[in-house]
Amino acid sequence: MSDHADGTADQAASPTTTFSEQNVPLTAEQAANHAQKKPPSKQQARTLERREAVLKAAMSVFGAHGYNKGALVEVAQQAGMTHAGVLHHFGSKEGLLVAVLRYRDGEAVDGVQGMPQVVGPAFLSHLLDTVELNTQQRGVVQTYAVLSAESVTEGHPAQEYFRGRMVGLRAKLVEVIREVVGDGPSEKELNDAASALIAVMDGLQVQWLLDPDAVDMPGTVELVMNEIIERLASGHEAPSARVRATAVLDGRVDGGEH
Amino acid sequence: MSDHADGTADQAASPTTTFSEQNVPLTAEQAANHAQKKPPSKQQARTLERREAVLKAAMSVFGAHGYNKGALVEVAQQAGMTHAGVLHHFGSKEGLLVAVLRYRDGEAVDGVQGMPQVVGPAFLSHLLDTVELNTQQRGVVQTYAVLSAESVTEGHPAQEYFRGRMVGLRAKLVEVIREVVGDGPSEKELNDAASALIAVMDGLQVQWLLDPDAVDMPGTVELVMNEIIERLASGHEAPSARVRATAVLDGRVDGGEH
DNA sequence: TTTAACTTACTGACATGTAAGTAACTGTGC
DNA sequence: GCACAGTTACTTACATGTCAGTAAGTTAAA
Repeated sequence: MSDHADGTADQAASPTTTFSEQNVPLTAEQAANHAQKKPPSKQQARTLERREAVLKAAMSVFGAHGYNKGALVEVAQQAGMTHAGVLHHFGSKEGLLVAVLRYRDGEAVDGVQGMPQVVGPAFLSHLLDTVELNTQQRGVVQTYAVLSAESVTEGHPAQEYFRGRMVGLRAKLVEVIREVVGDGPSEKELNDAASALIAVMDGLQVQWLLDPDAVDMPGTVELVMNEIIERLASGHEAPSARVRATAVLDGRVDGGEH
Repeated sequence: MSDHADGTADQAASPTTTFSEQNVPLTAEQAANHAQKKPPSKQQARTLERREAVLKAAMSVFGAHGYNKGALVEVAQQAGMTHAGVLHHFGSKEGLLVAVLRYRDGEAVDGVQGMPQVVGPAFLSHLLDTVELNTQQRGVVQTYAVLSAESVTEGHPAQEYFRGRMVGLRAKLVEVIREVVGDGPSEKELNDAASALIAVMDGLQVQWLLDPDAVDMPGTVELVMNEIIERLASGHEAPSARVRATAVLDGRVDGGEH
């Protein structure tokens, strides 16, 4: 489970998109000003800009090294301040990580609404578009891949975030797939299909990071998505690969029937 | 890419299997003795036992915390010695990690042959069996999931190991799938299928670690494997999920045709 | 004058690796 | 069979480096 878009319209998927100030954690005063449509003061604008710089630097460092080995001094250097300055803004390293994840999600913060999300069958296209975009942003892909796997370790600050994000994404996919294929499949079949789709996207990312030239993420995800949707829509089960493999082994099948 | 069996016969997949001394790194003298079929001395037997204890402890600690945050003092405590004792045996923390990975693989070490590997179409069954076994060994699954994702970070000592292991596994799967489905599919189609299969297994592991009750690893892997093999064997492409989703969105399709 | 955005300096904790020392095992010579 | 030297498996103590977080101070904006 990494950066394969939970539905935020082109937000989570596209780091090249200019981030609006909405996505940078605001102080209560800033949020109040924003809610009242007051233009931010020069200092407030500067603060938002600096925080965004820190968040981007943190993404880069956590992607390159993971959370555990990603040092605040490195984040600070990339953001152009000292590590104590980073802590002034985010309170702690853990607070910084949480802010990075929320920032990437374009998640609602106090007083500011989150980005509108893609819903319905268009979400399948959105996923494919996200995978395509991901091939142009190795940094983001790596950040999510590393952080999501790290998050399963004991006491990792991002564990609840990733668990919640994954549960939410799977639930959303179940609804989307049902809408696309109809009411034929059981709840378990839909759930397994959603899990499989997420798994393919996540699993390909690590392969792609280790061997980019040999892995076609968009093509492979699309193929698997097509197969999964077609099987559910048609109501037919694919024959057992294990049985086929055994038949080939026994010489009863010459490997592929046309 | 985690512990989904690269073909070592029930070795990599089953930590409950009693490990023979073959899998514990031997000194040159021990290897020579073993090669000459000399019974090991009392001290040599004791050393192997202690090293194995350290390796198991290291797997546990690296699984629980990752390599970067997994401390030698923790490994030592679980193994019943001091961290300096661990370093006496393995030279360095990095050396310990490498030994853990080789130990898990049952890899050949000087003077000792590796375990025989599953080849041909039986490998597909072996994969399914491995996924089933993995549901009984959360620790091993977590260790590989965390280490494989960590390995994409800069300078990680296990990066070459996982890259090599993944490339080898994909190549092997390409041959196995070709043998099962025949010569119809192109090389790219076979490669994409192999990548997809590996991705599903790897991707499901992180989901399962975060939400074990909601994810059916064996059932989902089997379904996707069946679909992938059937599509390649039949030579037919599944219709586009994107097109179908758009049709549902436009009201031209009521969601699933039966 | 107050507040916020930093910086500098420091502290405590943690971690890896090394050196010196101890105890136990092994092999050899008598 | 025993003594002794050599080797190995550790332990203890230490050195060094890294890191996150805090306190006090400075500067600029409001």
